[in-house]
Amino acid sequence: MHAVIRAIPRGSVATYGQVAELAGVPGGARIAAASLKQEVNLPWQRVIGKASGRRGRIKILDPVGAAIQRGLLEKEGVEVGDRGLIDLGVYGWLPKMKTARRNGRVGKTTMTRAGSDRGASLRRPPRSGSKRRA
DNA sequence: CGCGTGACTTGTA
DNA sequence: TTACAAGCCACGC
Repeated sequence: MHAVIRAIPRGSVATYGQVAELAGVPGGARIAAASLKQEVNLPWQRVIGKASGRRGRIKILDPVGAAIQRGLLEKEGVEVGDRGLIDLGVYGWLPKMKTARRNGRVGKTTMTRAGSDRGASLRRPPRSGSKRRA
């Protein structure tokens, strides 16, 4: 796990799920996060959450930690949005996949749902009109 | 149609 | 049991 994280090249970022899978723990995104929290000396800054398609989103709840991470990433040359959005299609770490064209979309053929969290299976009751709010 | 945020679900510590 | 450095999905813009 740590080896995988440390393998992330400077200027690139990876999602917790991706790191976890590469470490041999599918769906172990939370495990990866926990490991990063426990072990220091790791470039946890390069490990981010995930949003839509090729966009990464900092899921860090701690505003201070998130700010630090953002600063470090920017220093490495990674563009971080104000909301913590990072373009994985450009800065996303591409381990062994050779066919993946960073210049566009990530070759999901090799990755195939790195996250695979069942997060969304039986949710979303008929919310009348608005998406949230009751 | 594409990107972004919001909200729900799951797992570990 | 609760909290969290996550993830997916659906809706909004």
